[in-house]
Amino acid sequence: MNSDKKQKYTITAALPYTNGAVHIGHLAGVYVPADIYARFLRLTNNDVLFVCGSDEHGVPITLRAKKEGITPQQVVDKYHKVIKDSFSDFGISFDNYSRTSAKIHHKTASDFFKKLYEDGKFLEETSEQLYDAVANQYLADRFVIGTCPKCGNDESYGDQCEKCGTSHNATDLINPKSAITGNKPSLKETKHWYLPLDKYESWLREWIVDGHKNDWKTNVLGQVKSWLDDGLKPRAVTRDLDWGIPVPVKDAEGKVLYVWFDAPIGYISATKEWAEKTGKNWEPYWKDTDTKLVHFIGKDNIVFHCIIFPAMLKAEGSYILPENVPANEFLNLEGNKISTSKNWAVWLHEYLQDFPNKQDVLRYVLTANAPETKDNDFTWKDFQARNNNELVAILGNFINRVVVLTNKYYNGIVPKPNEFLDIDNQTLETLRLFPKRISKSITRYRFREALSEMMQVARLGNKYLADEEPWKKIKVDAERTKTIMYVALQIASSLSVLTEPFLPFTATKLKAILNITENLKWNDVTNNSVLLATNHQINKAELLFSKVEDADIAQQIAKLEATKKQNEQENKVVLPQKETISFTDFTKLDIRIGTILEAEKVPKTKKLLKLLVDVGIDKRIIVSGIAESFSPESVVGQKVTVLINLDSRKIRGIESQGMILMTDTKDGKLAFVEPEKSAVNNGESVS
RNA sequence: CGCGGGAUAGAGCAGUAGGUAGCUCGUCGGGCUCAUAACCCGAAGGUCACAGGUUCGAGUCCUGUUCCCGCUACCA
Repeated sequence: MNSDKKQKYTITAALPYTNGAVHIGHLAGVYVPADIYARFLRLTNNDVLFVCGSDEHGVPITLRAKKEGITPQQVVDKYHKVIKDSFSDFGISFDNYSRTSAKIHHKTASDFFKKLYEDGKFLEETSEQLYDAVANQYLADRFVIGTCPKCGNDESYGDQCEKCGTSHNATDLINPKSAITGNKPSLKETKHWYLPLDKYESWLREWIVDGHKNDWKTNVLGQVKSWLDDGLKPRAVTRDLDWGIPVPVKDAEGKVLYVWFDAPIGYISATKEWAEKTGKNWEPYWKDTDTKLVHFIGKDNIVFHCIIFPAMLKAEGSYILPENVPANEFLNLEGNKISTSKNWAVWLHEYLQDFPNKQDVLRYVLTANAPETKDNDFTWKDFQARNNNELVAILGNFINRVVVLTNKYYNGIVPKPNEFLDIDNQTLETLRLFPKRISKSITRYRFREALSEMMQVARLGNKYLADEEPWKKIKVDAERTKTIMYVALQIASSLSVLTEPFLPFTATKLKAILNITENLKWNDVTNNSVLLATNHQINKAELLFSKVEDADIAQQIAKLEATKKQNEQENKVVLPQKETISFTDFTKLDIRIGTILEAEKVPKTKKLLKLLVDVGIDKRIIVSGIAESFSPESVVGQKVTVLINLDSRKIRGIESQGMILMTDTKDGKLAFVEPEKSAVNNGESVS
């Protein structure tokens, strides 16, 4: 590496999708680690560009707009602001936060497509797709509802039936209906462009599976390998939709770039926008082979950032490829999956209302418990414990002790030390080792470990004070006390640097307390023997962190409970009556009362139980998708209502002869439909 | 048998090239009293999911099984 030239880093964080606000899962998985990384690299004198932006195209936005009765642009404007404000409130130090509806992005993505098009990198293919003449648009898979050809469920989606789990094409559905207008769609020819991912397969394998075997995370490598082993297929890069970036070639009216194609290009657009604002050149950040490109994402995005986007960049030809893609797993909340639609989340803007000025506390907790190697759980109890026992007790308390003592003994003026004893030298030496240790963890993307190392510095300070007891020494040896306090002050000032990547607000506050105005760098902790010079005046003590009380936690938990209740309410929505049938239709159904005699789980499935049911006329095998609500033991002896003259069907290789009638309860579990009196005999019919 | 990740003290996690099982919190005991009843020291607590195998030796490598999470299906 050239010593006179700074190392360039281009750091990206996944573009948040603009159909909702951001929550702790986003922060923990992507934005806090990315920010720690970016801040650290700046402190160590690198040329860092950290970009992100709102992802504002795609079908779900148009859906949301329709639902709220506003335009897609209004939807994205609303959430773009909310998201951008949240990031800035939490100190996520983007050099630029852009958006994919920006002009510069439309142009960048458009040009990118055109270049690939002109270089012949795409396949063109015409196919028949379902078209809603009333809505005047082609229907994406999820917009088609119809009868599943396999199980007869009449509410199957175009891509898959949720009842029987089989996947199919929208064109396979019997009686397809448009989810938008309810109309019967017709087949219409449409042309699309495809990126032939299969052509990049061996190159990707060589680059990632062989080339990055040792420096990429196992979860990322595993996922990539799995995709490659499956075999890649050409993937459409355009869609029939009116919201997005128009396909910039002839005869492509009504077509836009598929959202996953335009979104990652957003990183490049954000860079260009930043360069325009600052008068810099964007190209070195994407085209210099010395520049290190790092994508921070969640695990759901691995395929896009490790396979599709690199293939796009490779096809284009002039761009560099990511040096690493440190994807995180997911964060759960109080034992349940975070869900935007179920409102099961801690929203960043709401957090700040409830805990004003406690951004760093959340950053700390999310880093300490980050889902780096597997899914983790966020609990409010853990949040409280980490705040009170670690931030307040270890870090905040150490600073407070030093500052209070310095003010008490020396009116806030850093004393002149006398000769250092062994313990002083050892302590200072240990202190000087920390920057290297922490940086080693950060450069390996182990932020949790790095944070814990940082806290060791505060522990070192607390131990030093406990061992040297300046409050005792002051009474017998004033000169020795000066040395002790001097050393303690050096530790405190080191922390104002070492906390910065993780706890930027705290670092600022600490610098203010210590009255540090110069711009200290990471390595100053190691190289400068004096961070706070003798005679330097510090300010009065001020608490860095305050306790989180039980009542605060109880309130948050109550909030989540309320959400749960509300979800139950919403789930009570009663479906409208289905179309009228004749009495003869009804009499065709042979419904009987039965008793479950035996039950076992069908291996390798999540939902299925294999049941032996006595239905009076015989004992038969029925496979039922109830395993998520009932254990096999708990259903034996259960009275059930069974439709017995249903076509028998093979499920997972087991012949199922009938269907057990079930209903949903408000908490999402299933319940048996059973006779009120248990004295009803098996085989009794229902009429 | 679709694919990937995971299973280690009460909880949350390390354990990176096989060699006496670690960290943080919690619990118990002690010290200190400058500090937000905070800090420091010490102790208890684990047959490393289960069953086999390779090896002088396996949490670590191999085989099989079970259970959790995710992806396949536009929530990081």
